[in-house]
Amino acid sequence: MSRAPQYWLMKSEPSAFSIDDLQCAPARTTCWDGVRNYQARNYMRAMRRGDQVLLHHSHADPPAVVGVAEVVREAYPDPTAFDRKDKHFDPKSNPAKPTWDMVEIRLVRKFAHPIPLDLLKRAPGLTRMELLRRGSRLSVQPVRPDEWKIVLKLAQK
DNA sequence: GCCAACGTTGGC
DNA sequence: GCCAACGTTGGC
Repeated sequence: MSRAPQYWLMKSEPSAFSIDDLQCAPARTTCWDGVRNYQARNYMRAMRRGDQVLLHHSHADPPAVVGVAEVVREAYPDPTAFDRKDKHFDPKSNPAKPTWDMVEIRLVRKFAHPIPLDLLKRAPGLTRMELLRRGSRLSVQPVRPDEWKIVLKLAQK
């Protein structure tokens, strides 16, 4: 018996990787490499197949939640940590005992209308949302079920 | 482009 | 173990 799906949010800068890139990817699937923050990594390790993920565009105009993806592969070592040429190369990470993991996600749907950050800020019930916390920079974060429901409802308008 | 908030690093 | 310096994130 598998547990109920959990909810998450992942950020990307669309100039680096956008929801359109995901839509064009083979099987609309991508590995989420390059995360180099311990808390974000730990959240990825807690993800299970079937968990649902909000996709957020940061450094965008406007910053917005743009769609939904689904976890299709659970955490495994991120090879870019060992690639000297990679922007996220980590010389301290040991391939025999990898520090950094990634997951694979598949696009579920792209919202017809992205939900801009300022709309989220004004929505009742989202004040505790990690994304909206002042100074929050976590690129992978949990979303509460009630928050998930509210956000998806906003996407329908 | 600015800058506040945050995480990490390293000297002590 | 403290904390200043530094690099990064991300809204504005």
